[in-house]
Amino acid sequence: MEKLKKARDEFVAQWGALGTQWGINRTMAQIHALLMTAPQAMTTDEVMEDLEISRGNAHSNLKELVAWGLIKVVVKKGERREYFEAEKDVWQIFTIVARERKRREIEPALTILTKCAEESSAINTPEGKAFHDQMRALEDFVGFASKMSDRISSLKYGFAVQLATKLLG
Amino acid sequence: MEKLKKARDEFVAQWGALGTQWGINRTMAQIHALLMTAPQAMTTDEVMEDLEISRGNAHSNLKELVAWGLIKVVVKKGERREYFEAEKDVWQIFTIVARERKRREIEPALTILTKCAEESSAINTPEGKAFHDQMRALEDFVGFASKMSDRISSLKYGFAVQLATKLLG
DNA sequence: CCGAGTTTTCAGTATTTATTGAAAACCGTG
DNA sequence: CACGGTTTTCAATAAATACTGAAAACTCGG
Repeated sequence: MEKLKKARDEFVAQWGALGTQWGINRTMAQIHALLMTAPQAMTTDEVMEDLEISRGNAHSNLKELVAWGLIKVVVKKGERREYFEAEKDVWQIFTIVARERKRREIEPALTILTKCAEESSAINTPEGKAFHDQMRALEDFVGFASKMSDRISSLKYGFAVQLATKLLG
Repeated sequence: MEKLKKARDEFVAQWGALGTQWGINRTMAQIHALLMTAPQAMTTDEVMEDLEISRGNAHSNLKELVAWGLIKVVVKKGERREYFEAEKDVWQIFTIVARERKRREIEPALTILTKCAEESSAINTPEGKAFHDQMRALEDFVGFASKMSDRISSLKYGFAVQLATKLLG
């Protein structure tokens, strides 16, 4: 049925557009969308053809997705080329993205804040104290967020929903 | 004391670098860092001078930060020019960023997913059903995340910490 | 309604990031 | 170890994004 192809193309295109908002590149988001909705694992050539992109582009974004852990390489018996297959479980996807964002966004921030708090601890002017306090407040909060992120990610989906329901109720 | 200026410059520079990781532009992150650690509200000219950037750049990023709600315009009696002042409370900053990200990232995703789920609901092939199910699973999860984001943002900081402590303990 | 002070706009430019395409490296098999 | 199939690299190019600087628009006291 052609309707499916159209719906899927729409999803891929829109998800790609969304990706740019998210700060990840369009192609990577498109490939992810494509593979998340693929009935079987796909080869690089199939991805290239489907999205009408170059080999280099397909290659680097597939590898990037593998690095994130959002897709996996699968090898088929008697076949030389690699197939790629996406993680489809939404909770898994969420925890992968959460972990990666923590690594890229939260941890570097914490490093900076700790350093700035440390370096300003001995400044004795009122303004120095205010700066130090602000750094400390930010450091505490970001550290807290970091721990929370870990804890939530390590929950089983069912338990997370239960917990959330309590909060939402 | 010069030590403070150095520490603050470092913070501004590093926070700016971090901003690019976050998908917001360097200047906007720098201005935010500068104002978060400013003893008093600052004018456009002070920001320009401090960061060595053009008026246009300072202007547009200040306005963007105002649009986010991360800084406010303050007018002083008998003064014509505008001063800018950052929200300094970390929980406030967090809720503002969470709200904005929800608006920019979660809501558009939900719109797309709802549309794709709807459009694929009547496809009767096994593959069509699989696609539809995947869209529904994503839609449910993103909708759930959206609600959670609202609830958490609406909590008072103390209560959020309490709740989190239960989770962490 | 004039003019000094201030904010806003925006065309041109610079910088950063993404993509192509072809060559090089790799790899298992005969 | 040569060959066809495949993956990987990367210099060149294109596209997207950010920044400048100067002109235009706005604002308010006189």
